[in-house]
Amino acid sequence: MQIATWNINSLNVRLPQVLDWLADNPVDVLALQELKLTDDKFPAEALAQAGYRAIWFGQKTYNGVALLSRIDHPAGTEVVKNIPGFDDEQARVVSASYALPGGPLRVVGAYFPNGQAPGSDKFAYKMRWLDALRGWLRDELTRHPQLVLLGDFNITFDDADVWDAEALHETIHCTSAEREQLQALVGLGLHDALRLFEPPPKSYSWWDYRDLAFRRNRGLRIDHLLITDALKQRASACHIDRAPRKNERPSDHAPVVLTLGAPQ
DNA sequence: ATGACGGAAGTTTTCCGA
Repeated sequence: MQIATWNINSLNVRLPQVLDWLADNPVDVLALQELKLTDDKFPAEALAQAGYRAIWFGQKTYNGVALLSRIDHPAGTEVVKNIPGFDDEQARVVSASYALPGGPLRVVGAYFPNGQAPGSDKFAYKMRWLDALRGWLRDELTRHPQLVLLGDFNITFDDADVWDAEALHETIHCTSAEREQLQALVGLGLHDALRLFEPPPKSYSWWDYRDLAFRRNRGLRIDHLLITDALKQRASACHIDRAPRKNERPSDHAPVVLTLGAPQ
């Protein structure tokens, strides 16, 4: 059983890469971020032919999220779009429950706000959004013992997630305020799946398109899977797949993949 | 200090991302 997340920076552009990647990596559930398309343009047909169902929540130009699941599993249920009680024009969260081998799995796929710069209006929105997400998740966690929150968090856990921590000290994705928010999510009873498996140093999930950043491994780890205790018990591996970043016209993000075994 | 790269909108230039 594998669950993955990937910010694909335009599904219009990246659909062939998503299909190629799924052919090589037939994960059970894949959360996508930055669709950058309206719902009527979502390529449900092409994904179905590749063996995947989808639940999508898009908008024009920006944002947009989806959950893909293999067609041999029952479709997702209890679908929720965005954060209940938090009025938001931006399509950033899609959640669903999947009846999978190993028991019911609640999947919350999210594209966290970028935040632009500390002190900006967008930063304030990011903080409000994070407050709302945490409040809602606290409630979700009481109902769903097997829950994964995954996506593009746009936050580094600490300096180990940053290629040049000195230069990027207290800049966006690296501020104390953002990291405290991320720790507050962990404090709800979640675990950073990648760090359960002692990833190699300089494990990043995003690299700037500029300055040959990928080739130089100048990146950030901002794409995460946070899992509950029950899922931690089942987790057997987690890795960042850098291969798609080597494609022609790649996304700036790499997929992160979690492997789960059967419950004890 | 700035822009660098890439996508979208859409029309020549701007906004946004991270």
